[in-house]
Amino acid sequence: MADKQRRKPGETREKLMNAALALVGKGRHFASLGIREVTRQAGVVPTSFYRHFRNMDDLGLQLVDELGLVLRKMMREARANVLQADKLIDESVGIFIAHARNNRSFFMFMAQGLAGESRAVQEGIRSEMRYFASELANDLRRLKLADHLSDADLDMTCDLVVRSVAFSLTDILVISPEDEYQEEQVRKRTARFLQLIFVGAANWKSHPD
Amino acid sequence: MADKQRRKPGETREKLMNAALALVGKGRHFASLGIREVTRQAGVVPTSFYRHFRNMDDLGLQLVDELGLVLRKMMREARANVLQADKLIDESVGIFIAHARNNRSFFMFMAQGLAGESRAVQEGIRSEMRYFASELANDLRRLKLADHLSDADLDMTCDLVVRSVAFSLTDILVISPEDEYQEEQVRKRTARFLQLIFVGAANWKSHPD
DNA sequence: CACATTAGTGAACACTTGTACACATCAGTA
DNA sequence: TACTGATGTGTACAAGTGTTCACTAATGTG
Repeated sequence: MADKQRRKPGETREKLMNAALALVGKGRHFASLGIREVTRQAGVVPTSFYRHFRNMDDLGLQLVDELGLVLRKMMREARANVLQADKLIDESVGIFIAHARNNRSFFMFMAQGLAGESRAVQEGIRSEMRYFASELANDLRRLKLADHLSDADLDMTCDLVVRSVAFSLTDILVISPEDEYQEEQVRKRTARFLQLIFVGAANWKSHPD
Repeated sequence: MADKQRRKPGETREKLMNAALALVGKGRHFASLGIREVTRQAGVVPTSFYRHFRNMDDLGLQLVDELGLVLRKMMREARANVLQADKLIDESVGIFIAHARNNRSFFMFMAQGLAGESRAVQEGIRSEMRYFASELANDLRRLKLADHLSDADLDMTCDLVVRSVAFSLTDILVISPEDEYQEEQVRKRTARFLQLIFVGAANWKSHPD
């Protein structure tokens, strides 16, 4: 019988999650993946799937958790690299796009999941986005960049920022990963969106007409 | 044999498209639908499918075309009802949400398709959004509401507006259709997003800091 | 070391899937 | 009226599906 030693605990589990991501990265939609297909891609017998997941939705949920880690890592990097306020937007967008490029499948999964089949996955991703927006609000508060805004207005602004960046995912993910020119276009456009939003925030309620 | 008379030309075609939409409306993802499933829902024998579509992607493309009609109808209604500039945002968002409610399945299909499996459907929906944004820019130009903006900046603003509204789809479509309170919340939040964007546009390049 | 638990395997099941084929019935046209 | 093409139906089949079962090797704990 083919060697059965599980070298590390949770190795197969990881193989299955990576297999699902790989298929998503190849253009498949997560909702259309089947258990057999994923196990085949992972090089594992179909039965093994059930040792780690109850069904595909369950696997999706666990992918959302890992997605959370990726996002937090991205946030940490942004906090470490964005030192001057005037470069804040360009730097952040740059970091975001770099991560989207390096974790293409993950971000594809995220974009798919927002309107996906599983309500739980949907809610998980929305929750990640809310968390991200609230952390962004905290940062801006800490940097004293939005003192004139009420908490609610700052939250709204950050919500809109996160949504706009998230929507840019659909821009990045349709262009080929090597097409640096198009990537640069998306980068510029996303940055201008954020500038527009921040100009709005800066003048919010002060010159609302 | 069951009666075979096709009462109207293209009746089965319509039945199949409606069946796919109905399944999407029930929470299924378009990418996970199969030919047999759709024909079953339509009350039609599987073979009939091939008389009208080459495969599910083809059906999706034709749905995008119909989606275009829905969007244009919405745009017409907005143009007819939005008479005063100061009510522009609230009225438009209201009309959008009303249409999203009345064509729930269609808009679900749209939200799904943005990160869907078929590149062609994806491009079709993005194209509809671009058209929508450019029409919005024309309207604003005509109403002299954005004279201080360059064409490029106005286009960017409208692009961001359309994206923000489109993203609100994911908010509307997760709440139950009867939950009027939550719907009102989404309505308010979307309107505030747009206000923020327009404040940004109004101050764009005039007081950018 | 003995033993319970975990994580792997292969065979089998009942069912669904996409697609092909031959055939039937309608609508329109020459 | 006879023909033609479009649209509908039923049957068939090979391939793929999710899931269960009994079995086995490795791991960690007493």
